[in-house]
Amino acid sequence: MEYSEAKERYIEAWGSLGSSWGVNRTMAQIHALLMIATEPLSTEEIMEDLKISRGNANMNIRALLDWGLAKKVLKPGERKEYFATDKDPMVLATQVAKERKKRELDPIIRLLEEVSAVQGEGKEVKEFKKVTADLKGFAKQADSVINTFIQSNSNWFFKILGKITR
Amino acid sequence: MEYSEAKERYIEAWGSLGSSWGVNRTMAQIHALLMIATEPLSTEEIMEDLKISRGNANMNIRALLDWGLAKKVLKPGERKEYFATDKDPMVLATQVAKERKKRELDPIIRLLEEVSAVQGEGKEVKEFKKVTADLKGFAKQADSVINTFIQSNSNWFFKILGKITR
DNA sequence: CATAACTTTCAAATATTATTGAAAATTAAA
DNA sequence: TTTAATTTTCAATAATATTTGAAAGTTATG
Repeated sequence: MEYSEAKERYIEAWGSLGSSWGVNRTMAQIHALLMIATEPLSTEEIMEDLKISRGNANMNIRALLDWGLAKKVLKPGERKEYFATDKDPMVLATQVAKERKKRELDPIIRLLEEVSAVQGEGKEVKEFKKVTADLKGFAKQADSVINTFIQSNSNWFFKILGKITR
Repeated sequence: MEYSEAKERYIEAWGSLGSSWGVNRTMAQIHALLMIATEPLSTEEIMEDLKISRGNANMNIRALLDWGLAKKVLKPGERKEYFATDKDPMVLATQVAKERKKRELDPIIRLLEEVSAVQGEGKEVKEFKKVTADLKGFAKQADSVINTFIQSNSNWFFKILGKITR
């Protein structure tokens, strides 16, 4: 396969994968581009490569910075901003886990805390309490696992992989 | 909190959570409803409770069946179809993991297999090969973990939780 | 300060995705 | 077979999300 074709397919796939991971298509594509870049890229270069507008590029670069998935790189003597990403997949996974936990798991646990304390004695209410309490318990276990994952170094994953498959 | 308020908030939250987990809002809301139902529900009951059209209800019930997140229940002597879901959060998690693996992880691994075999010797090509190979390796490890998770019984989660937090 | 380089904003335009509802299809019972 | 209950389909519509691009904002430099 030609490099240009491979690159195109990889960026497109990463983009659609991104959508199902809570980051929008363009954001994921910019990330994909930074992953394979041999040096930091400027907004202009990103615009050109992905054929997107300045506004779009700017917005999504900000979002990547916000998610901790890209960082600003300043070249000495240059005014323009360049961007780069950490290329270790584990760092990526950790960062995504951290952000999604904050944006999704934490709020749902808080909500389940609230609604599982509902008043009443009827059959429906009892079932509701049981189900939401079970979900809350599960969500908290998931939270523990994710916290452990986030806090530990990049060998963690492979260490437990060893343990559980032994 | 009143039951009606708690129920509303829970269904709304589950719906928006769903979006970020690859299932659409209505699909997640129907699932939420089935989770707290004390008996199987008909399409009519779902339409009424969530105030959605027949077409919408039907489509999303099919999608839930397709994801393995709901099952048909036939009441003897009745023609109408009823639907129910497994209420164990672990069963839910397993099912979602299984489907998302099939829909997302498996395809991306296949793509990475292909594109990491790109031809060429330049700096860009070398970097591309390295990055995509790393991603592929990571994706395969993730695949192992998920497979173990899917195959094992519901105690698995707590067992490894014990191991890794020890 | 004035200018130019660069970044950010945001209202309007587009594109994408979800929803409706009525008609068509299916199926069970009469 | 006919009828009626039920489910499915799908084109039209509505809702949501993304993208554009030009104007406004910012900041370094002469």
